[in-house]
Amino acid sequence: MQKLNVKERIIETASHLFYFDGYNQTGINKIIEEAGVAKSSMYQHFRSKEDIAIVYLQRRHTAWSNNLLEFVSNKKNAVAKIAGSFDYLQEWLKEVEFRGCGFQNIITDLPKGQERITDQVRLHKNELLKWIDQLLAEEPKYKGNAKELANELMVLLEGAIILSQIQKDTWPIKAAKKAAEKILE
Amino acid sequence: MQKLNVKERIIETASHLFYFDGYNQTGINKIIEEAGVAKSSMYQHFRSKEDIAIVYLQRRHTAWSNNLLEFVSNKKNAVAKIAGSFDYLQEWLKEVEFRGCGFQNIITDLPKGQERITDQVRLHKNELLKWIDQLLAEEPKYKGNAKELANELMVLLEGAIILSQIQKDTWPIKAAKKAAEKILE
Amino acid sequence: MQKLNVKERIIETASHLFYFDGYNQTGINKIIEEAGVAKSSMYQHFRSKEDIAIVYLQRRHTAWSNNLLEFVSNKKNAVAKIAGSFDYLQEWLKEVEFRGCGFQNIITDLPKGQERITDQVRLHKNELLKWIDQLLAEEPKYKGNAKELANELMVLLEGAIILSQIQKDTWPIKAAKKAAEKILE
Amino acid sequence: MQKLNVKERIIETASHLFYFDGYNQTGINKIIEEAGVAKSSMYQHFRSKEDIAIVYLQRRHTAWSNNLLEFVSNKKNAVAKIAGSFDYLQEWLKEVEFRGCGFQNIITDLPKGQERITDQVRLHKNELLKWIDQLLAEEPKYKGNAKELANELMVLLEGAIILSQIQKDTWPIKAAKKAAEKILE
DNA sequence: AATGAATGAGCGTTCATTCAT
DNA sequence: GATGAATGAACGCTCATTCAT
Repeated sequence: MQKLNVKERIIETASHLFYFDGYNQTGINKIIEEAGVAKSSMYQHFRSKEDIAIVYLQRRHTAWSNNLLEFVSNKKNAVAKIAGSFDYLQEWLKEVEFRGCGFQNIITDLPKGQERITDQVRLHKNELLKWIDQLLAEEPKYKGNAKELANELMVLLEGAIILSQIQKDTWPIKAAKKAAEKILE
Repeated sequence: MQKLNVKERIIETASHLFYFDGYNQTGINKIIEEAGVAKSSMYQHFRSKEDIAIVYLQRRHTAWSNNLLEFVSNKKNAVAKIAGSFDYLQEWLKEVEFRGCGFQNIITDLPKGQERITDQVRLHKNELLKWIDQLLAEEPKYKGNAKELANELMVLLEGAIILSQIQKDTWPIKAAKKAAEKILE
Repeated sequence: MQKLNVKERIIETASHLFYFDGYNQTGINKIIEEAGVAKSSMYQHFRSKEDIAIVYLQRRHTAWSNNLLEFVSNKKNAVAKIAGSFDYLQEWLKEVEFRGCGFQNIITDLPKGQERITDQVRLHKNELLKWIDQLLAEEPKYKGNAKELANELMVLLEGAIILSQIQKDTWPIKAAKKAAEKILE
Repeated sequence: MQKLNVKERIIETASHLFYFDGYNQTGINKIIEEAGVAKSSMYQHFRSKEDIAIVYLQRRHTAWSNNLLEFVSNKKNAVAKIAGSFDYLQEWLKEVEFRGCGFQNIITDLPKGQERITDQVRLHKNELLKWIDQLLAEEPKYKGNAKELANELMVLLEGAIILSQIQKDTWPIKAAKKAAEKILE
């Protein structure tokens, strides 16, 4: 963490710690220490810890979404892309040792009145939902009830993530994928 | 919190705070203050904050499971009981203003090396899964693939809880219920 | 620690802990836990932690002195007995891994106003000094300056103990013995 | 304690308290209160209480050694310097009302696993021993057995300190000085 | 003679944030 | 744009002691 500029170093360090150690478990001191930055320099760039969290979530949203799109880019149709999404979950979650979703994880134990963070989480999930919805809407077969199906698939994705995190196992992802296939006939 | 004995008061107070404010957000000081107990009295009954969490989770498991069984007790068969489970989620989560699952919530931002808590969480989820599995196994129709279906339903339940918590809305529960019905034909 | 009566169990346990772990490092809770006794039972027998310390020191004085006398009992004269005293130090301190003198150790980091403990320590040292003094006074050769020589030997004994504790080695005891021999011609 | 900067104030205050009240008897709260410093300011400068102790001992070593050298600087030879050392003990210990040696005092009742402190103590004593050794080695008369004599004198110094602390009297120092003279002929 | 329950005060340490330069 | 110094509040936990039974 030495080549990048200060702000960037803070974001990268904090992001990694927030995700892997948890938001509450990550203190300001650890961030600045690992980033090799003075505390005041940090507060020059960010008003508060919450502010860093916002940037963390924004970047995570972009990166995660791009990775997903990339992962399913070679699939031909909506059904294949959605099936691929579960494969994506599996690859990702195994790699991070089932650390789960950074967005889910951050809302569950949050100091009161940090609405901006929860807003960011909702935004991320809504974008994902919209993507699925549009995917289905483009297929004649699902056009009539794309929204309904998207909601159901969304529940399966979220359930797969949190349950695999609890169980430290891929079976919930596999089960979710199978359920998704049934739902889409 | 005055009539009960000290230990009971601590458990009740802590349980409420752990669930509604979050485990990390709830300090020992808040617990003893609200319980009207001296700090040392608390440590006479519990070796650590983690120990209180264990009791909290054990009790929550019992209470939650009993409530579920009670809620679906008048349903005649497995399908009806499972459908009823989603209705139970809805009633419960609306009442707690979509605070989500105490077990899910506690694992996502936990100080390191608190395996006893994660064990307790897994125990709770495994019990629920077992219940669904047995329910289906008793029905001739699902006997052959009860385990597979139970896994899928479990994902739907978990997804419904976390997503309704994020969205502060019942739609994920409704979607999950509909998906469950499709899966069970 | 089960066969003895309560009071005895407390004394034995506390004595061992006070000596090997240190007086301040030994909490009441550890004593009662290891002794297998209720806290109130302990306070039935002893008004305070200081009171246990007094008994500990009294017993230690008796035991230690008896061991010394026993160790040098077969020596024929004052000089031999005094030389034997240094051998006794060596045997004892090696056995306790150079934990030093329980009396020296307890005075150096004591809560204020615990005069009864320091009195006990002085008593112990005065008894030892008196023994050396009398030993020498009985010998015609040293009769005239027994007190002076006793004081010097006493300093050597104390120095041997504390320095071997610091160095975790027997050399200070050996040096003290040699110095003692020189002093006694 | 107002003119100096924060770190210095902490060290000075802590040093005084550690020496005169004892290491265990001196809490962090007392240090910051007397130094007029916020608790967090203290932890900005020192990682732990143990760290303050290290600095305390390092400084004490330097000051104490310099005082000794200064005190005997006008003595012409080794014998005179060593005799002067006992006079130094007497002056010093009377002034501090026989509070004894800060290094001896801190090791006797130490929380477990604070090796850095005991290392510091041994360092101090080894330096003193080396000084005596070298002093004697320079004199033709003692050259052959400087090490042996130094060890014996060291025991006398340590014994003089601890025994005068117990007895609250100068007699052990005087006895030690006399014994030292005998040893050096 | 013995106990379980309860206590106030204090422990050493870390929190996220602000200040003057 | 960046820093070192400082802060009040809170953290989880342990201390020796006292109470009612």
